Amino acid sequence: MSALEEEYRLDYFEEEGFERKECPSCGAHFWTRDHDRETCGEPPCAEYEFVGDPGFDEPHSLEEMREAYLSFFEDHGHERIDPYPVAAERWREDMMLTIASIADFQPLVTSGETPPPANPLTISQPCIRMQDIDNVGKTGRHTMAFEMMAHHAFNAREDVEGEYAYEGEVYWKDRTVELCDELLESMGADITEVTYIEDPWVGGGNAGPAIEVIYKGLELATLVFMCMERDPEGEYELKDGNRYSFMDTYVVDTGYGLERWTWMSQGTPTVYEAVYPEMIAFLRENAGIDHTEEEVDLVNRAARLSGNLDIDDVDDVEAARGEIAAELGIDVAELRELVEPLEAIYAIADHCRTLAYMFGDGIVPSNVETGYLARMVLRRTKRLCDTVGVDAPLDELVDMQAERLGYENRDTIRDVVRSEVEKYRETLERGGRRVEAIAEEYAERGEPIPTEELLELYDSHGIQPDMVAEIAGEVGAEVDRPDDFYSLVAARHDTPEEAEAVEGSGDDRFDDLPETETLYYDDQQRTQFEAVVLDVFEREEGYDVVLDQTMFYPEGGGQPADHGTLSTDDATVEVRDVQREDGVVLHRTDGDLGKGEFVKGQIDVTRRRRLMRHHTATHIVIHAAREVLGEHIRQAGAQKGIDSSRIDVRHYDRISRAEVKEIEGVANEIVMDNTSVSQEWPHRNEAEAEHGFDLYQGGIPPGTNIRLIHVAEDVQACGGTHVARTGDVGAIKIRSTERVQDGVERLTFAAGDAAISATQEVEDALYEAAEILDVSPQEVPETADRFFEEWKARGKEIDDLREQLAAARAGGGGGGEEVAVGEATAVIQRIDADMDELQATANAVAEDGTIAVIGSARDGAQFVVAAPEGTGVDAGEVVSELAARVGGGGGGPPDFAQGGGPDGEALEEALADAPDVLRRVLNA
RNA sequence: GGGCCCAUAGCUCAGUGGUAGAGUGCCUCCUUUGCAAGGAGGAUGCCCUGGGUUCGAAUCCCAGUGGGUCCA
Repeated sequence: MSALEEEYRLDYFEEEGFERKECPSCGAHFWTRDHDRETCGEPPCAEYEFVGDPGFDEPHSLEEMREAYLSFFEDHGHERIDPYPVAAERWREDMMLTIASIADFQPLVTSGETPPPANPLTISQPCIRMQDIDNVGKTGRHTMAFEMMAHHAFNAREDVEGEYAYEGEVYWKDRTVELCDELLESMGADITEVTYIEDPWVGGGNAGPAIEVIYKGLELATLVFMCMERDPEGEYELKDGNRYSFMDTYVVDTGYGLERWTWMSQGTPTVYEAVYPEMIAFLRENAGIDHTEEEVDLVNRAARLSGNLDIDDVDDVEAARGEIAAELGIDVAELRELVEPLEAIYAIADHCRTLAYMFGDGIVPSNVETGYLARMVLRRTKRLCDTVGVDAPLDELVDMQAERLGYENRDTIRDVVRSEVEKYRETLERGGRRVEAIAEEYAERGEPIPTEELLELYDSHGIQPDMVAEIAGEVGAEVDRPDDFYSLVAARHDTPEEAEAVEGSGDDRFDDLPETETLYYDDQQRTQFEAVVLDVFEREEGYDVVLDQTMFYPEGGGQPADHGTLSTDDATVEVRDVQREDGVVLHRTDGDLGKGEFVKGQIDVTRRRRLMRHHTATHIVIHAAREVLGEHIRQAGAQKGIDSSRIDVRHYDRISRAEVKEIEGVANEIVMDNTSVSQEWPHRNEAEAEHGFDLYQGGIPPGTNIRLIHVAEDVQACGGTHVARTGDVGAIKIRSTERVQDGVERLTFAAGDAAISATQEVEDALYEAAEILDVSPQEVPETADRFFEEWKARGKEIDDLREQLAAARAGGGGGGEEVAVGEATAVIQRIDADMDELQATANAVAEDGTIAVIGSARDGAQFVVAAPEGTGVDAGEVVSELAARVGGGGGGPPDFAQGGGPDGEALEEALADAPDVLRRVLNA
C-alpha cells in the first residue's frame, strides 16, 4: 500500500529475524520479533499493559530517565547538546513554540546551509504543544509541556561534495532502529514485545518514512527518516496528496517522549503521577482530595482502561467516560465526581510546567503571539485552581515547576505570574459586573440573553459564555447559547481576503553583477573611498548606480541608509538612498556618472556619525533596560534615526518614570566608562553556544558566520555600523515611553548632540511655561497646580453669580417686555450673554410660572425659551420658529429649548415677533 | 500583525444632539446605639486630549493618548 513500502525493508529487521505483519484490527503494517503476535500493539488495538506492572527493570524519575537516555547515546558516539528555548520564535519566524527537537535545527541545518552543533547529537528538548490542551489531565497521557529526547544524525549523499555544510553519511535507518532496540534492552524491556509500525511522515514541506515504536500499548518513540521534499515533479505521492522526491541531505529525526519513558518505568495510573509526584501530592492535599482505598482502586482501574480507548477530542472523552463507567459497573456521574477533581489537578501541574517554561524563557504575557498563548494558559490554569479548590497562589505553583526545571530567573517568573493573575482578576471583576447588569436587564424583560450579546461579551470583554450562564442563572435569566458559538466568534473576525501583496522583486537586472564588496565594516570611521562604476540603471526618478565596492551603508537592520556624494573629476552626484538586493548595493542618485567611470565616494559624515551613535546607543539602552527591568527584556523591534531612535521591548508592566531614570543612569554610565565597541565574525554555532539566543535581538541573520558586536558586557548579532568607543555616543536621553501593545513598551531616546537638543526642547517648553506664569522653572508645577485650582474655583463662583444675577433679573423685571400669552405671562428679554447665562436667566424667570424668551446677539443670535408646565406653550416650537428667522435652527424638550443662527442683526426683529409666535404656538 | 470594546463625581457606572445624573463613598445635622444601622441636608465634574460637523457636542465624525479583549 504505502508508497514507501520498500523503505522499511531494513537489513537490521532481516538479520534480527523480524517479520512484517498487517494488524487485523487497524490495518497498519508493523515489524515484530514475535511471530505469534497478531495486532500492532497500539491502542485502540491493545491496552496499557504497564499500568501497575512497569515495563522496565527500575523505576526512574524524570531526571533519572533523562540522564539515562542522554548518557546512553553519549556512550554510543553522540554529543550531548543543551536544550533550546521553548520560544522557537527566537530563532525562526515560522513557529511560535518549540514543538519538537528537530525544530531546533530548522530550517538552516536540515537544509544543509549550516552545520549542526554536533553530528550525531543527542538532546532532551522541552516542547510545548497547545493542540491537545483540552485533553490534558483527562486521558492520562496527554501533556502540553513535555521533553522530547532525541538523537539526530545529519547526512549528505556521498556523491555531492562541498555543496552542504556537512558531508557523507553518519548513520541511517538500520543503526537508528538498532540503537532503539539496544536502549530498550538496556532498560530491561522485553524486546520481543516491541512493535515497529510503519507510519510515513509528512510535514512542513518535507517527508520520509517513519516508524512508531510501541511497547506494552504505549508509543514510546517515533523514528523519522527525513529524506524527501515536496516536488511537483516528484515520483512519490504521499498521504497529504502532494508529490515528493528524494533530497541530497537526509536526516535522522527521532523523538522519544521523556514523560512516557518515565511513566513506563513506574507503571503509575497516569503519566502525571510518574512525572511530578510531589506536585500532584501537594495539589491533592491543598485541594483536600482524599480517597478511600476503594475509590483509589476504581480510579486506577479507570486509568488503565482509558488506554485502550481512542481519545482524540473532548467529545470522545465524555463518550469514553460512559464506556469506562459501564465497564467498572458504576454510574457515570459517580465516576465523574471521582475523577474530575483529579483531572483538574493533573492539568494544573502540567500547565504550571508549561508556564514555567514560557516565562523562564522570557515570554511576556501579551495580547499578541506567544504572549497571548501564555496568557490563555495562565487563565485556564487559574480557573482550574478555582474550580477544584486549590488555594495556593499561582505564582507559587509555577515556581515549584520553575525550581524543578532549574530556572534561575525565578523571581521574575513569579512577578510575571502575579502581575498577570492580578490583571485576570480585574478582568473577571469588570466582566462580572457587566454581565450582572446585562443579565438583570434581560431577566426583567423575561427574555434570554441573546447570542449577539454573548458574542460581544466574549469577543470584546473576554467573558466566557459559561461565566455568563452562571451569573445569569443567579438572577434568573436564560442564555441563548448556540452550539457553534466559537465559529460565530471566528466569523466576526473574517475579513475580506486581502490581495496578496506580490513582492515585485522579479528584478533580474542585477543577476549578472557581482556582489558589491562592502567596506563599511573594515573601518567604520572612514568616510571616503574609491570605486569603479559597474553599471547604471535608470529609474523613474534618478538612477541606481552599482559600484565594485562601497562604503555606503544600505538600509537594513533598522538602520537607515547613508547619504553622500559620488564624484568623478568633472561631475558630482548626490546619493539619496542606498538599498541592497541579493548582495548588490544600489546607490540611488540624481545623476548618471557613466558606466566604467572611476569615482570617489564621500559619505555624509554628520548623518553617518549620528546614525552610528544611535545604533550603539540602542545596544546600550537595551542592555540597561535589561539590567533595570529584568532578564526577560528582549527587543521586539527597533528603528534608528538621526534625531531619535526607538526600541520596543517585551515587558509585563508599564515602565515607570523612576525606572526610566534608572535606565538612563545605567546607560550613561556605560557611555562614561568609554569602553571599546568591537566586532567579530565567529561561526554561528560557536556564538550560539557561548552567548545563547539572546544574541538575536534584532532578528536572525543568515550565513554560517555571523557578525557580533560587543558593547561593554552586551553582545548582539548585528549588521549595523557602530562608534569605536562607548564614550563616542556622547550622552543618552530617553525621551518617552509608550505602550505599543500589551506586553511591549517602546522607549524613544536620543544620543549625542540629538540628546542635547532633545533636552533643550523640553527645557524650552518648561522655561516658556515658567515665563508665562512669571515664576522660576522649579516653581512651575506648584504654580500650575494653584492656577488650575483657582481657575476651577472661579468657574464655580461665576456659576453662582450667574444664578444670582438671573434671579435678580427675573425678580426685578430687569427691562424685559412682558406680554400675556393665554392664561400665562411671558417675559421677552435681550441680554447679550453666553448660553449658560441665558439658560440661568430663563430658569429663574420660569421659576414662578412665567414663560421666558431670552435672546442674545453674542456669536450670531441665540435663544433660550423656557415654558413652565401649564402654560400650554411648546418651547421647542417657539425656538425653532425664532431661530429660523436668524438663519439657524433649534429645539429641545417642550419646557426648555435652545436655538440660534448666524444672523445676529435679525435678533431684534425676531424678538419683536416673539409675542406673535408665542400666541400662534399656543393656539396650535 | 489584524478585529472589536471602553474612557463622565474618590469608586462603580447610567446618560441616542438641547439645563450633566444614579448608587456608593465623603462632609454636616438628627434619630438610635453595645455594634451595625436609619432619617435629613450638602459638597463634589477641563464628561481623556486635539480637530471637524452643527444654531447647539458628554453624545456624531477624524486623529491622538490611555486601558481592555478576541483571533492568527
